Amino acid sequence: MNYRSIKGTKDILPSETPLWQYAEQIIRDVFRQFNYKEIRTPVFETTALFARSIGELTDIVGKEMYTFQDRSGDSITLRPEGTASALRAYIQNNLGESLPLSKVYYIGPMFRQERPQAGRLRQFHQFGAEAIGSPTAETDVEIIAMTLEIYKRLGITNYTLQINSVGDEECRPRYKEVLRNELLKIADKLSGESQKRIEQNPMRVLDSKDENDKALTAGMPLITDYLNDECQAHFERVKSLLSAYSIPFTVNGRLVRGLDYYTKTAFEITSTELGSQDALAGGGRYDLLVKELGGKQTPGVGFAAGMERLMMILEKKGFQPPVQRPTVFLAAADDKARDWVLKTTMMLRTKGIAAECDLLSRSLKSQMKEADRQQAKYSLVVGSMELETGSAVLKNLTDHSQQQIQLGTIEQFFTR
RNA sequence: GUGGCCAUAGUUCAGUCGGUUAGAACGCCAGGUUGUGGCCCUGGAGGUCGUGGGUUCAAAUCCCACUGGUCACCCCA
Repeated sequence: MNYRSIKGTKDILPSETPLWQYAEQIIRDVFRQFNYKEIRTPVFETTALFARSIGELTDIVGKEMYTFQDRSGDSITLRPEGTASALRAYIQNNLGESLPLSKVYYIGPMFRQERPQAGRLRQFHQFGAEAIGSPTAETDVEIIAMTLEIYKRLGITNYTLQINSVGDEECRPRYKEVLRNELLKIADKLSGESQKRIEQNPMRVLDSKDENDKALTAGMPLITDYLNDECQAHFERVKSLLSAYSIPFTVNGRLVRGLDYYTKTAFEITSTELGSQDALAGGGRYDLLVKELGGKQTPGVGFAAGMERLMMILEKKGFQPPVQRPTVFLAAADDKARDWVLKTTMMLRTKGIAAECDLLSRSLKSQMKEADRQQAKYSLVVGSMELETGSAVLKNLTDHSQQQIQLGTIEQFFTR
């Protein structure tokens, strides 16, 4: 019997974690500098939370969630995204009562049962942020600028920012009606998928990648032509702020996100470095969601980004993260010195020095090879002779220089 | 959920028209005159050829099913 990780899940191995940790550090740095604080929520929630927020008719809720009954019969779902949980926590803990604007971020695993593919796993990792309590376009742009800053710091430049406004509860229904009527005229020529969407979610038809659909809908009215004054003003403000901050973007009037809760601003960042799963990050405003989930009417805006897709680009670029290496490797030249080496290695560690020694009773040559493989900065060879004289040769494994040091002062050498 | 391609040492891959003890490189282990790594040299360990069935005197090789991987559709991070 051989056990394997579940289809679509992956081990992140010791050889890969340095790159993850490096990226995570930069992500956290940027969040901190933009003054977003981390929130950690459970990875599972009651199923209704996701159904209500993401939308019953979305693909995510309809066919991708890991939903099961626990032993007491409650319907539980592994979170497919982070916003719903963050807002649930915001409401449950009354975060809005003590602060007018809550700026939070998260980073962790998400779960969707899709067919695995390049850049698409069943357990994957997202980082994202939410600014809950602000209706302003300035906040939208802060979220977008922060997202881009992360990629910029990681040396990623090959991306495109697309933005759109999907309107609000007043102007979107009006537009949907107009679009639906237009689509019905050519319904029989559209792809099957698109035909199904005309009634439930006509805007998604415009986002279809089917070439025939694209051609048929080429001249259709866009949401951006039907925005009411408020949404229009908000959208204009977002665009002018982006320009003011020298952030390049393209307006895509057909951009619709796969989650139903967005209002006004929606955006997506894609990269040509990825395969067909080219979305690096996406987000937008959700002014109705907090109320929808049982809180007070509270506007908000946020984004989510995929860790694995970020990793794919960093790996492709051949980015080398700093590796974890011992400061010193203590080698025992003979069996009489092994006890001293073990004891001293332990002592150095308790003083905050990364020290390593051989645990496999290996030959001196093997120990030196190990020191080299571990990329230790120094090696110290100690045998009976050194124990007697109280001094040994400390070798710098990078520049190959050597020096004689007193065994009693070894700790000071590394702590000064 | 649908389709294409793929599955041989730890890893990346060879393996002829089906033919006898399945190879290479890298990695790993041990040595290279009795106490110093990286390069080099020598030797060694390591594979029920994804699983199950079928065809055949004979299957890593041909056929089928299953499982897994991968890429695309779809969807999205």
